[in-house]
Amino acid sequence: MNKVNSTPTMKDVAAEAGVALGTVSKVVNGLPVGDTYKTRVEEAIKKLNYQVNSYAQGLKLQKTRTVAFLIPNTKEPFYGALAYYINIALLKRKYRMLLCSTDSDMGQEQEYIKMAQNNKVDGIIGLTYNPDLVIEEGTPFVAIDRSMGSKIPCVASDNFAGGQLAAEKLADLGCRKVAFLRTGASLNNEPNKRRSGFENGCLSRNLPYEMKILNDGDPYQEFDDFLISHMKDGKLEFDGLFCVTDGIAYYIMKVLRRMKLRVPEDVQVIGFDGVKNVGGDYICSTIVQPVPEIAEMCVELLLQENMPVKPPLVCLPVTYACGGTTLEHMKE
Amino acid sequence: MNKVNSTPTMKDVAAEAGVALGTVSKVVNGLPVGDTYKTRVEEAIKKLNYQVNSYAQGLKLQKTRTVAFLIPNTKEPFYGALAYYINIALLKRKYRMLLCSTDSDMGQEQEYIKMAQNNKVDGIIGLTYNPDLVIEEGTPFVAIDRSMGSKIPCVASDNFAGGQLAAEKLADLGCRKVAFLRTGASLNNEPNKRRSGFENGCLSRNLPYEMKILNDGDPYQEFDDFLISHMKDGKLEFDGLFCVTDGIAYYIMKVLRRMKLRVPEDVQVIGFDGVKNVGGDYICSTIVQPVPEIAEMCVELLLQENMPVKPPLVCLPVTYACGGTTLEHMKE
DNA sequence: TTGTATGCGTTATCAT
DNA sequence: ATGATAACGCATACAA
Repeated sequence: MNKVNSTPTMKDVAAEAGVALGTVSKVVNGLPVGDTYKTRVEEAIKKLNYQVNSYAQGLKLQKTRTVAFLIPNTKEPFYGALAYYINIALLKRKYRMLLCSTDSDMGQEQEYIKMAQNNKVDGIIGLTYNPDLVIEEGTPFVAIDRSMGSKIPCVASDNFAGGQLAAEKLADLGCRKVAFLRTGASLNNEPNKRRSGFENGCLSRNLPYEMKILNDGDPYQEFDDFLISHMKDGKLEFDGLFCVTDGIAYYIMKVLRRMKLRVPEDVQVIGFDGVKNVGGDYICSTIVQPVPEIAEMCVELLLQENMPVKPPLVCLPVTYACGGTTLEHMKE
Repeated sequence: MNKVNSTPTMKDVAAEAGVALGTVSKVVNGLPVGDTYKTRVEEAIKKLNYQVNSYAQGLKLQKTRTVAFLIPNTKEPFYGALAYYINIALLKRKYRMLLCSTDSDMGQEQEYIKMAQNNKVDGIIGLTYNPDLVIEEGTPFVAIDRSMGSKIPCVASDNFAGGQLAAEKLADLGCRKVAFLRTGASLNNEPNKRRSGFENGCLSRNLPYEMKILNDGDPYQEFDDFLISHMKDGKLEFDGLFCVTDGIAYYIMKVLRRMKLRVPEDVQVIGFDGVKNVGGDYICSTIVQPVPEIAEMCVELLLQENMPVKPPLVCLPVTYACGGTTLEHMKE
């Protein structure tokens, strides 16, 4: 009796082709098999529309060709883009991707990691801002944008270079005094590198600068106060602002508008991320993170088997893009 | 000899607790077990940090607690939001989600569907604009925004009501003559409902209207020509525009700006989708699709086992949101 | 109530 | 080169 209405198994294929089970397995996996047998098996496969059951295969091989991707969400465009490019990079290597939206909730994150721990997935790529996650050795893990201990490779944009680039651009564009605006003082160290790079750039160009760094939980409104306190005779002391993210830049631009200051005529603004609005325009002039390259690098690092020692930190080059909040036409 | 450096199995737990394999299984699955045995097993589980192997379980049960989500990408905010909310809805039910970015490529889409066909996932939720996909009966499938035959439930926004709402809003806001702008005449039938609803609303309010419907592949620029041809004495004939998506609305607003027409003073614009920009603002006044509700409904429909007959089409209510491209302050 | 044994669909190790 | 068979980790029908 044929099992009716069920997906065919190797056994069915073997019966159909009149060969042994093992032979079918060999054909499927490309192992040497006699030509006549091979074609017979292939025909049976086509006829029954057979496809390997990846769960049985995973059980046997202790390999699932699946990786989990931990991300706070996919609503924000930077995260969404990352998810997309990692998905594509995995697909290219015939790996599936389990999407794990964590809402940055540590419980969720730890849960997902536990899942992977027990050979349910072959590895994890994670963007998490939680410093206390426990990742047992033996679980392939690649972190994005945040170092998670020396055992775990981290791939990130070259934040330092990005900060420096922002400073140099502002200098090139004629700024005389600038400021750096950022939130989340304690959140993680990558924005710190943006700051360091920015300072470095300002110093090398003799560009005077100030900083306003908000602590976690501080309301954005403190930026307003900061800017207002730097008004002199109806003019802002700064003619250039570097914001640690495009999101902050967007907020700042709203504040500036309320203050009747024009962007970029009165004050030029550069953000960070390279996020695009609907319509494909940049929100602001910005340091663009190389999202596709980050994705590709993560996957490569995770799946590369015979890499004796994995690099602890990989920094990928950023680029500058004009988004209409800087005065490109004046110079260069 | 204990297997070293390997994840513990039920057998290990049974040995540790000094009970039989089956007993462990029962404890894990909440079946009745003697109290002393139960605690002993639970302790062993904790001690060994045991967790069931979902691949073995899936093989045994022919259930993987995994669903595949087909979506063109997660870069566009509407898609990204959908992916996020579906992920959350599945998580709530202890289901995992396989993200399948298809780039709207039919080959990819069909590949993913084939994967599901062979009991590798328990079901599929798909947003695809491809009319020719073959989905064998027996594969639980829920479509988003596009009807795929009577056997497959489709959940969508109430596009007709949305179109009608847009017309009524424009009428309420004082418009005297309006136009409907849309692309992709042949793409699928949902935008058609937006049109029908819009017409219906205009007629019921005695609001004169015109349409400009682009064929697939036509450049957006035809919209420019359409608008320009409706200029009279430096004024646009229309004082209200309904665009089939927020993306189109965004494009149109750029065109209007070039034509020296002010939004919303000279012409009011309403889009469709409810997409938000970075910063959380709407791009334009818009008909908002209920993304979280769509996600929840898809999951519910897909996983509901004992539903005798699944509804072929579920329309979820849309809402209107002001996004600064309409003159709300004038009326109401 | 608890233990035993079988099979889910594969792969891999053997004989043949 | 090909075929039989054990094992992967689990759930369950059945025996104790």
